[in-house]
Amino acid sequence: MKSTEDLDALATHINRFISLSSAEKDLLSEYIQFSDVKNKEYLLKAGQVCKANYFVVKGCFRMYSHTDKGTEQIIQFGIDNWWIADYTSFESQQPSLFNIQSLESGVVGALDRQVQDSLFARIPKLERYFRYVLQRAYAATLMRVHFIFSESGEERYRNFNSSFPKFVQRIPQYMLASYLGFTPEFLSKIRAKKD
Amino acid sequence: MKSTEDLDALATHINRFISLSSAEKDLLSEYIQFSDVKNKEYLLKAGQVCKANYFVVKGCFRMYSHTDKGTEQIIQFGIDNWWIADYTSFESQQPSLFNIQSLESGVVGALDRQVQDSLFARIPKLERYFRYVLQRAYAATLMRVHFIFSESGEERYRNFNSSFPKFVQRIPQYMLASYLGFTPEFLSKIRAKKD
DNA sequence: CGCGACGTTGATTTGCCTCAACGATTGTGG
DNA sequence: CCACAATCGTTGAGGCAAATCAACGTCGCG
Repeated sequence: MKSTEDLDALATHINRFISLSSAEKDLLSEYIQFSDVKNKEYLLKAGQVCKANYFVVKGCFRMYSHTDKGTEQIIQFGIDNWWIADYTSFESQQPSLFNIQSLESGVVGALDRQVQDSLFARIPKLERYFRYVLQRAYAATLMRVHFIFSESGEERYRNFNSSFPKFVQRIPQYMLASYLGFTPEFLSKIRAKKD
Repeated sequence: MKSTEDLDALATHINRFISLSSAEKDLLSEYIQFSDVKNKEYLLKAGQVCKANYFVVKGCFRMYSHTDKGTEQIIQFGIDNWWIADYTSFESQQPSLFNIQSLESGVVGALDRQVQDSLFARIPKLERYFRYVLQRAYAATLMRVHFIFSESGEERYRNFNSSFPKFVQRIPQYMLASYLGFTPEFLSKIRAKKD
């Protein structure tokens, strides 16, 4: 049965931080809905409420917003073993400013806001797991701010490229340019220099 | 006794997210060390391990790094009712890349990494409190990335200024410029236009 | 008082954007 | 299986936002 594999992937990730018994793993499965996601499908659209926190079992997602001038700005990517959500909207259940879109066919596990609290009531140590997950995401985003301000566009591209060479091949260049904070034309010119 | 007030400030903040009994509050006080902090004092210096997570009872702090060119880059401010730490170093107990420095005389409560786990063992619902705190910090930092990329330097300054007018008066201009990602000269020129 | 930290102002330079035109590739319907 | 349109990447010319560099004014403080 397929969803067993998906649950295993999540349980494996959780076990990197806390230890989950197999009884707890069974319990967990009652609260997480796994589903296939097609390429270009949306988990969240701007204006909607972010109803769930999504664990990416397999696939690649982008969270993006629209600037005043109407262009798309990628705020965050989410790939295998990442959680992705607009936590502002998720927590307050107010409309989101962001879109979350699939860039490949994949699989996600959805933890619905509605049932999150009762899941935590049943398995309290998951609070610790999510604390770790959020702590790491927060720290990583602060590091990103550091690099945005301390490096030139070209340096950011080269460093990102050598840090995540396989990921770079998964996404179109114009999305990488958006994530790194410059235009696709500029990225093209960097690559033309030397690669 | 002074430290009672400090503990009250922390307990009040915690009670905005979860409810803490007075017995738990007493217990908490055994794990948090409050202390006065002088202007320009460091809670963390680059190269050191971040030994504690700090709750700012009163005061203003900056977390900053050094760019390759040796200039200081402010990554984050922390004021009253914020937690501040380099969570990467705090969690791994490896040397930090960041400095955390006081910008006013103030008071912080330190939750030492050494005792954090036993505190959570005694008061498990604090895991939830910190999950909320980190979730909000993470969401706020992603919003910051959105603004960095979607607005010009001048727009960022004007929006920040009208969102946090009192905070702007607390810090020197060159630090605000660093936080917003441009030079002090540029900030000076914006202000000269119209204010 | 004199020094150092902070802010201002102007001249010049530059990193990156904008706009426009043009390949290359992919997918889709006839 | 081809025609055609999208979509994506490339290239070049010109322009602008913000950096750099340097000089100077001002204030607070030892």
